[in-house]
Amino acid sequence: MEQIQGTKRSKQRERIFVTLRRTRSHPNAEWIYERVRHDLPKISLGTVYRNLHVLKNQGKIRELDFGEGTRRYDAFTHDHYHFICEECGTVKDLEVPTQTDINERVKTIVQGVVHSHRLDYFGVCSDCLNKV
Amino acid sequence: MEQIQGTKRSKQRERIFVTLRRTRSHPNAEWIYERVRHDLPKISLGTVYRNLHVLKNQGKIRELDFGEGTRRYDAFTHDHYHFICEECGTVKDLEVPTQTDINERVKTIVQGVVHSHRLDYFGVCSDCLNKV
DNA sequence: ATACATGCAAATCATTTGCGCAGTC
DNA sequence: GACTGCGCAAATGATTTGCATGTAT
Repeated sequence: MEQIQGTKRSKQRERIFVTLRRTRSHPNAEWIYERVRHDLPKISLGTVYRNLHVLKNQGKIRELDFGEGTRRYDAFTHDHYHFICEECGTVKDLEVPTQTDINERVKTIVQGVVHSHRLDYFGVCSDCLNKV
Repeated sequence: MEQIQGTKRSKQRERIFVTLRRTRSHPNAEWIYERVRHDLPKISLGTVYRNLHVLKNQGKIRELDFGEGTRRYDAFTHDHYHFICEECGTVKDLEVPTQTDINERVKTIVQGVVHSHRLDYFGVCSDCLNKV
């Protein structure tokens, strides 16, 4: 049961990961911090950030940045796209089949290797539409 | 010759816009600041940031965020996608025909309005491939 | 004249980091 | 025991903002 790259287990990291798994809200570090604090009152925000990096490097979570000034995190299980509401900032997962062939399409233009792509949709969600 | 929304002309803003127009490098505020400083030595970084916001709100430039911790700017003339090299961070414009119909595809899922989408490709550029 | 823009410096805010101690293997 | 992770607090770095003054209309 060797572990990846000298990484040791820790309660903090596990709670952070589980917390992220259990939400669909793509939260930021602060939100996760407040959440995990219920179980581990002494945890620090720095630890949250450090572990988010570790989890990201392990490929267990994804870091999202929509240019709001704060980064969001996502415990994804499979590739998917996002829809961002321009009114309320909510991020929704889109269960659209992702097209891997879309990478091939630009390979010739780029003249390099294309690993992945990211597709974000912007608009106004149904909740915000109904508010008006 | 009324101007949009009580915005007055300024040398600083014009230089910033022209500078951005003349590069394909998707620079950040700091880079623009250093560049514009050649012509306007007394300009301040704060002014650069303020004007980038103005230009963005006027729809003349676009703000990009690839989660590097700094925002990049792009004086786009038409919609296009981006390729980001994971090695050197270079951003390249992709002259691929953008698919507007791609918005329609998710409209039913989102149950809201879809204004636009953004498609970023990640990989390794030809320069970095050759370096190895 | 009046509103908008600037330069400067200080403030803010998210994120990172150094350090001495604690937990895991 | 050696190494990794933690909490705390201080540091960093990008971006924002208050203010007195300058500029465009």
